[in-house]
Amino acid sequence: MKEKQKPARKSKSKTRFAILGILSQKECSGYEMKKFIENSIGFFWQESFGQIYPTLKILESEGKIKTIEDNAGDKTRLIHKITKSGRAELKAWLTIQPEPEVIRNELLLKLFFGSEAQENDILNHLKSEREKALKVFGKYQNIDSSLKSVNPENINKKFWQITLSYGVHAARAELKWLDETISILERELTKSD
Amino acid sequence: MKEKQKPARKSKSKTRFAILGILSQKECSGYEMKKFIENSIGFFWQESFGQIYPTLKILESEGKIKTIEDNAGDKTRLIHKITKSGRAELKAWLTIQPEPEVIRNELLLKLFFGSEAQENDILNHLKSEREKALKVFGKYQNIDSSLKSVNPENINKKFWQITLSYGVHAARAELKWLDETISILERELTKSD
DNA sequence: TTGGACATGTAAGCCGTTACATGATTAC
DNA sequence: GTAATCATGTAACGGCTTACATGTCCAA
Repeated sequence: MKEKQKPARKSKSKTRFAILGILSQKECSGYEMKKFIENSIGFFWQESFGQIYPTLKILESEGKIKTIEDNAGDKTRLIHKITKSGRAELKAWLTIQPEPEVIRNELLLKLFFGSEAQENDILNHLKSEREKALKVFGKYQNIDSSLKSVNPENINKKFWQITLSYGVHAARAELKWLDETISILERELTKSD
Repeated sequence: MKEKQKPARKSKSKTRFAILGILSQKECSGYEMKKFIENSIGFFWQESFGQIYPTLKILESEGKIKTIEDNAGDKTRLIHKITKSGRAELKAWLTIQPEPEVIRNELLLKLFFGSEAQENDILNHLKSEREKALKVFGKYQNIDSSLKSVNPENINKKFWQITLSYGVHAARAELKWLDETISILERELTKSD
């Protein structure tokens, strides 16, 4: 009698690869990793401690990383290093085509139902989004130009620059759309006065 | 003795608002709604049947929508209509500022770790992303006509045009970045030959 | 007659956030 | 002395996808 085979859904989480990726560039503790993620790839990727720490344990048990205690400075930190096996898994994953993204944009959803809203509320949503986008844009621009002047032949910086450039392009496009949209809606508001 | 109070986490799901929003524009069945979402707001919002049907039940039990059986054409469909109470909830939600989006871009993650990869694989990822982005432009035309057929009198035209315009801006920016990035990487590959 | 679209659901289970728990150290 | 940051974890829970279940109608 044949057993009903469990379909064995393949794991969809990419946390392990994000971690392996970071550790391929520098060894660090979980806490440090979180901070690094926040101020490097934070604008397109994020991980929580609730994901990081358990995944580090799993990766260690699988031999993908090695964990050693660092007692320097009498605070204990757990430093993780990627192993050959871990690096191999990372490299294998990098060859696979990225899966389609799932996007959910609440601002656009609210805009789409704009006919049910007060036009003023919609305008406010757009304006505060514009504030946010401006801040992000400025931040990208500064990092980008400083990166361009420093160390152009560094191999890791090339890819860092490319991802940053994505952010710049995306933010610029969003700002342009926001400006156009805000001015369309404002024109209509003054017309109806 | 004071009971430890559960913090009563507020619900983060926006499915109910997406449904109320659709039903504010036209009454329809769950199945129809899914199709409508796919070819109107699908590029920035999606819902699965596993979310839609249970949420419809809940909304009905709360009096936010009314469900009636449609036996015309001897196939039974459940048609849902928004109630005053439902419309009020939708309007209230529309006044609230959208929460910050969580983005996870796997392509960018792989790019960021590009120094561990074969440059050719990275290039292939970028090129197939470019194919997809090009197709998206064509899809926007479909969305345009599908929305026109639903809304021939163009009451909501302004708002769906705005959301569509976002898509166009975003896709255009992505394509520009892709072209720039691909040509940078290709230049390097030929140089190293 | 078989596959695909129409149509409505349920249930398992993964993913990830958030809250909680603990404790040391540093800054004000 | 107290708040913030460093540092490592666990557990509950919500949200969503996916697989499953069921049945009709239609076209090739």
